[in-house]
Amino acid sequence: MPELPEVEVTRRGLEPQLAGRVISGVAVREARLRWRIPREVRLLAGRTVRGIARRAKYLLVDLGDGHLILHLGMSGSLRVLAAGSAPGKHDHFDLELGDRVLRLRDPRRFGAVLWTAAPPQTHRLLAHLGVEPLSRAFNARRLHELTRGANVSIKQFLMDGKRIVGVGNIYASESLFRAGIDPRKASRKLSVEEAKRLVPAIKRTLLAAIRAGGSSLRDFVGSDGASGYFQQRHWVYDRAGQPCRRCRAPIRRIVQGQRATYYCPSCQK
DNA sequence: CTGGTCACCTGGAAGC
DNA sequence: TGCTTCCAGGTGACCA
Repeated sequence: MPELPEVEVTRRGLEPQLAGRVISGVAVREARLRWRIPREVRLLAGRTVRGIARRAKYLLVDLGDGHLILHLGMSGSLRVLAAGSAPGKHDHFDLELGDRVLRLRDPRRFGAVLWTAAPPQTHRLLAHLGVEPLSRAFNARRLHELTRGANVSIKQFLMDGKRIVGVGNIYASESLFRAGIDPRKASRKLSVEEAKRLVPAIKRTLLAAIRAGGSSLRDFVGSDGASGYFQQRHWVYDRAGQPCRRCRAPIRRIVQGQRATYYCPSCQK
């Protein structure tokens, strides 16, 4: 569920609530997530939360002598609740912080809770990640270089975390609509002009979603426990058969790399 | 190294 | 109403 904007909104919501607080305990109700929650995680009591960073869709909780690595997978969400709040069916993990608790809910269990004592960027899951789309390093020249020789469609290219991180299935379709580029276009054929449209389209799409508090899909719950993020209007995502908001042509749904892609056949060439 | 496919897991919606 | 099938925001593992 969560793409980069949801993870970033979660990070911004969590950090002021957790920074400076001391871990008083850990509860693991279901250790079998994407990977089994390692034993070190159960032994974190006494450490202080220094801050929370984000790399791609990973949240990195700085505990001084190491980092707790959190990933929300397809259906994960994090909330901060009062200590003692009764856990629900899919509430697998708690980080207890005195009078409050950071709780991970993840029905599909594709998420992860890991620990690393080494610099997190050297962790095997993070070491080979691509460029952050909201960074200055991600510009038209860089995108154009990256696409040279890439033998996949531009939609699949955008979703490949070894090239660009954080652009998931919703925002890949949305960004390509904004840039007026056909999602089936071969990456290697992306022109400099198209790269110059696509980079700001991606940045604007992600920033708009962050500003909106994350695109509100069903099971995303804000870190403060408030439900009901503003439902963003998508240009094309999940709008198969409905009229394009720009030209009224019916939005088309295709499958690329086993994932649904939505686009306007008239606006995107 | 690249690209294509599968796997992991649960729940909601649609179809019969 | 109840059963079956399909689909879903991610991404590592494996294969040719």
